[in-house]
Amino acid sequence: MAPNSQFLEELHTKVIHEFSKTLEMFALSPAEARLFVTLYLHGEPMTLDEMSKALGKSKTAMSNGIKSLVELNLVERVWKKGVRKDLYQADENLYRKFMTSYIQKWLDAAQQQEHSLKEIESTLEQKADQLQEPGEMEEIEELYNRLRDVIRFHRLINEKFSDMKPSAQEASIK
Amino acid sequence: MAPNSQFLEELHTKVIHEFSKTLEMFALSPAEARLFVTLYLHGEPMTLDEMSKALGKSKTAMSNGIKSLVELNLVERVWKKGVRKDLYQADENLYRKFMTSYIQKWLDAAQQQEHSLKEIESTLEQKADQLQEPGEMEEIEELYNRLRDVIRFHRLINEKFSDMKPSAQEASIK
DNA sequence: AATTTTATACAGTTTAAACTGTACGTAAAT
DNA sequence: ATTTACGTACAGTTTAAACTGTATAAAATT
Repeated sequence: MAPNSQFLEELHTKVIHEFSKTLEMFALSPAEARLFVTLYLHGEPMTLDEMSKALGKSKTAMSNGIKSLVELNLVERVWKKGVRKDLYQADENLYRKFMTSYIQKWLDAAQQQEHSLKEIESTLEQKADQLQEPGEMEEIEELYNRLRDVIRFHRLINEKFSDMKPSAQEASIK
Repeated sequence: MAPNSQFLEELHTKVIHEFSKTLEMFALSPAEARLFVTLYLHGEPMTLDEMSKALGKSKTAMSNGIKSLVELNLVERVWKKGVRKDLYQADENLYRKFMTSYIQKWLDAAQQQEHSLKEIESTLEQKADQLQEPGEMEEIEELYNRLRDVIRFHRLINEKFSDMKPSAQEASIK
């Protein structure tokens, strides 16, 4: 090993450590984050065995991790002439990839939950239309009001994250 | 129990279930999220024992959960004349509270990590200035370029989330 | 066709988080 | 001053996630 390799490797490890923290905030698990950063820093496509060696984890763990990252569309499987093993490469465009998929995740979730809550709301409305015990009505009213605020909360989240889409921004700039 | 209480309680549970999913996306644990929603739906301040009963979890679990929520500034301890037990109340202003603290969390983290990465960068620059083995230089260059991209990524995140601050928005509207 | 190499499914293990019940210190009530 | 009630620290338990090693199926090489 070259005299400065150890020094360089330490820096490498530090970068992986720090950058991973940020990627974990995009809802990646620590293991997924480290795997992505390893791949990203390496630049060239890597095989499962190389990743396994680089991170000191089992090949199975790499296989699982890569599967997740590919599903998240953050890593791509590439083909190289004469290479038998599967090769994977991290997407170069960090910002666009992470922001886009993250915002989409928020929008999907918020819309789904807003829908579920609206269903509950209409159930509640039906119930309120029927004749109710005197005491019951207040409770229904109470929950109904809260529900409306919660639904409003989801709508606001939706608007906010819609505005954040990089596509929307760049479309207006270009 | 009144004839329709069961029905109402079921709806209650459903709302807790759905709304909690959204709050989990704000980096609350499932338990913290359910606790907050319970408190929020109840409206009135609650004691640890009431929460414990409402969620069917131990009082200790409530104590821990509340501690987190208070630290996150999502729940407030209130005082009521003649009541001996501690009372806690969920903040009414869902959107502002959650968005503000969430964005702040992002900004703090991104800035912290950007700082760490810049330190690594300058270490690397110093190293590059020293005479290097012929092969080493490329590797250093390689890592250096990646590092710059990663730092740029953090800067972009920072800008994006700064723009999202509700305070910035509303200040310009009002 | 037989052999070797590869990725992954699966079962078992390790590790970390959430939760419980008891015990204790503090504060209110008697 | 004594008793009762309250919140939480702590230790132990349960539960879920991450990880490993082996086994298997598929694909490439010979």
